[in-house]
Amino acid sequence: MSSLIQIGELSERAGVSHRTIHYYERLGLVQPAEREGAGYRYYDETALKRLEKIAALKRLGLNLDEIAAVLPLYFADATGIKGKEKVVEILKVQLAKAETQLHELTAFKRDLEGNIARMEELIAQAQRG
Amino acid sequence: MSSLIQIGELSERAGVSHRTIHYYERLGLVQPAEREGAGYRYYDETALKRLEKIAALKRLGLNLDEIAAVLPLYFADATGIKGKEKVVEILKVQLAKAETQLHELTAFKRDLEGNIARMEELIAQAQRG
DNA sequence: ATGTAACCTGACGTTAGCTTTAGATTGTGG
DNA sequence: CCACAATCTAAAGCTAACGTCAGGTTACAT
Repeated sequence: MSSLIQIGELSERAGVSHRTIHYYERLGLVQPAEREGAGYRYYDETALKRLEKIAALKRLGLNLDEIAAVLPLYFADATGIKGKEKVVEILKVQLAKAETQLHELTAFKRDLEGNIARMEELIAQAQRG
Repeated sequence: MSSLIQIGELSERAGVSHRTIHYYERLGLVQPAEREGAGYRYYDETALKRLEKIAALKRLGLNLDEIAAVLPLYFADATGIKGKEKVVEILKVQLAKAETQLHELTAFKRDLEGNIARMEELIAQAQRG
């Protein structure tokens, strides 16, 4: 059962507004599986998965253009992708960024843990004294 | 030698525009060590360090409000911070976000590496065949 | 003392990523 | 069959994080 859903359900399940979905559609990030005569959009499950992937990539700091560049890799057959050299370049840039970010994030996490420990110690001292 | 620098040198060394520094100043993120009669801003080394920290935190996806909340922890004496419980809460939220992001980022990196390998293999095949 | 480079402020412009508004159309439970 | 919820489009509005513009002041080298 390919059971298509409308934009209302999709937006609710994906946790984004229907206007956001329209916006993403214009940017080529998601497309309805079909549109009947009246213009209503009907989506399948992959639409939901795309929206979830978009959200995840956004959390990593990619903007919608960058997401548009890497998203097809998650849903398209790799052999069918045109301009593979270009895509590889983009991916390598993203990889370098990801690696930098991993280091910074690890350092940031350590800082946070250290600061939390310090603060909690100070709070405990204040309560004792 | 506390050798103060002007906004031009600071902006160049930090890699941000002087208008950005003005903007950050209005948000309370950086302050000049002193301003003489004419209004010129003179900065010390900590200003540069603050700008670098701001840039690093931005790369992790924090917005300027969030940065304003955690930045003092890097430069202020912890004992002097008011509302420690509140600060700890903020830090813990940041920590949880950082951990989530670490996982997602690690997964994303794996995906990238896999995709790069696949694409390069396809490119190599196309060149051979 | 003058040119010119660095600085100042305030106001307006810009881009991304949406949200809101407004009015029209469509689908459906009672 | 009709009220009403869901959907549609286009256009305008909004926030963050700056950049640009315009006009004016300051510092310093020649």
